Amino acid sequence: MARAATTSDVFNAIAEPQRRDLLVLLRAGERPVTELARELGTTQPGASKHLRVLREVGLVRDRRAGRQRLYGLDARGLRPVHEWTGGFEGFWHASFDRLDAYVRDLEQARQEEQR
Amino acid sequence: MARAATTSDVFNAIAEPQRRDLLVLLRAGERPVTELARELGTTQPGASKHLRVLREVGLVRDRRAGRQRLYGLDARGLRPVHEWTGGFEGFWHASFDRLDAYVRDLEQARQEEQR
DNA sequence: GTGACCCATACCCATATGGGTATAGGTTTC
DNA sequence: GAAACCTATACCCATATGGGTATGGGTCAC
Repeated sequence: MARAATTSDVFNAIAEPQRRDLLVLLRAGERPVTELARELGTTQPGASKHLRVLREVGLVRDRRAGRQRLYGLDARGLRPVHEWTGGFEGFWHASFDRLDAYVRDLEQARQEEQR
Repeated sequence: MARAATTSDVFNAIAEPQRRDLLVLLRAGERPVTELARELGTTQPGASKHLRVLREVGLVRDRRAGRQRLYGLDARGLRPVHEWTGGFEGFWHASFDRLDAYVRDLEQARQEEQR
């Protein structure tokens, strides 16, 4: 068991820098694989494999166009990630020292609850 | 080469479900390792290793307290993730069909630019 | 000091991963 | 139909990963 949740997990899909780069590139519109590979500075099979992961989690869609295949962005899957991290927003808005005090207060309250 | 950017990468740190769970648990305040392991339903060494990853990317801090070690949240590192995904917000707000048209327009404009 | 307790690390294992090369399928062009 | 082109997949390899058990260091209670 090398990694519990492997495929079909958006968090895992965007953990890989090249895949993030692909998503950014696709913000500008649909692109064929070869072009993406060139912009990424990698090989065509390399790009294809990353695109496959992105496709499997639904972050990109592909469309046949003649002898090339155009990949397009479908960023809806990023929304849960945005929302999950947003759940911590209150914790980075406060200065860390204040945050630390806040956390200690919570902890103390929690412990008193248990008594 | 199993994974290009391994450690010291927040995206990778939160790719693992148990680590995300740890962060959520720590929102309620500092906790000792054993308690975290119990709540996670895993072993103590398992929790320790995940906490180490989180510590290395700066998402948690640890503090010795007697014979136990309290881990606390430092969510500031999640901000870049939130902002990165936020860069795609315009793409999930539109309906996908509209988005598709939008992307095609962009693509067309880009190609015309190149002429 | 001895025992109980908490935790990090050392190993070991099975597997997933990313990268590269070779190749086969499908499409267009001539 | 042959050649050129684009892309996906099949392999192979080195390595990172997560999980588990064993263990050692540090601390507290007595």
